Amino acid sequence: MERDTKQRRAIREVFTREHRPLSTDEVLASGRMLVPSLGIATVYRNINSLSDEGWIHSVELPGELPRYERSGKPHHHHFICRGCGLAFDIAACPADVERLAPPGFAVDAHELVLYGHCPGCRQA
Amino acid sequence: MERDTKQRRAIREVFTREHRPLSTDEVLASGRMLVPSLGIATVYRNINSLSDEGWIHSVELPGELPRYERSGKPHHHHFICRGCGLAFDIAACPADVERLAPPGFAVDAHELVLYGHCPGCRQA
DNA sequence: ATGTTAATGATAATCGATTATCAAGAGCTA
DNA sequence: TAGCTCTTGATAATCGATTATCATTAACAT
Repeated sequence: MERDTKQRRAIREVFTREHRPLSTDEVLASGRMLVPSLGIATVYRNINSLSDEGWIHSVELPGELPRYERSGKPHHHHFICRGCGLAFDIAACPADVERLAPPGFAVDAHELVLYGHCPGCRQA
Repeated sequence: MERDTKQRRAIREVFTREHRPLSTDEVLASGRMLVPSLGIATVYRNINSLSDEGWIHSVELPGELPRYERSGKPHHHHFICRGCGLAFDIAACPADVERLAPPGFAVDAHELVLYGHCPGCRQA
């Protein structure tokens, strides 16, 4: 991946616009708004190379396929809407999470996932 | 699934003994301690029927294959050991998790996953 | 104890996600 | 702008997990 193609620019643009983890399908759909001919293989190829470069990284949520988001964001968590299935960023973080583990367990990281309905799906 | 076979009894025994979410491979390995001839197809079949009956249910953890645990436990979370890969139950739960979502988001459930090293893997 | 038939175990088939292939198209350098 | 070659897009191949198949085994009702 050395050349600056319009497909690659479109995919970067999609990740820059949306501040939440995106599935490969979401990247394909949004990318096609910018480059209609975009193919799924190109999405996978560029997601892989952008991950290798560290420009994006994968976000794993329970029971879901990997999503991807821009690297470098401050620590945050995610909300999954049961209506539309989208994942949203949550800036807040519960305090003292490490203390929840029983004695003898060494905690070095944590993930919190909230489930419910996003503003758009609540009224619908 | 109507008959009380020794394979099915062994699988139930495994879930009764281990108070943590078990992968299909863990059920197979532990089940073979009780019934050496146990096959992976039987593990899948019985996990499916025990799930249908509600006796166990699946536990999804980020980026992992489904695990299964006894139904009816009180609300709890999980710890994944980076050393041995096992999942452990965590009884505690952070307070006021619902308030972490921004205004407009309705939270109806949450999952917390802690990562680190279990007592056995810390000293090893 | 015997017969019926559901359950098992080995493994082939399937399924969905991701990767590889390759001809055609398009950056980039001179 | 000519040409080299990397990238793309369509799709075939792959891969790991799970399910289906089917001959054999073993519950369990009589």
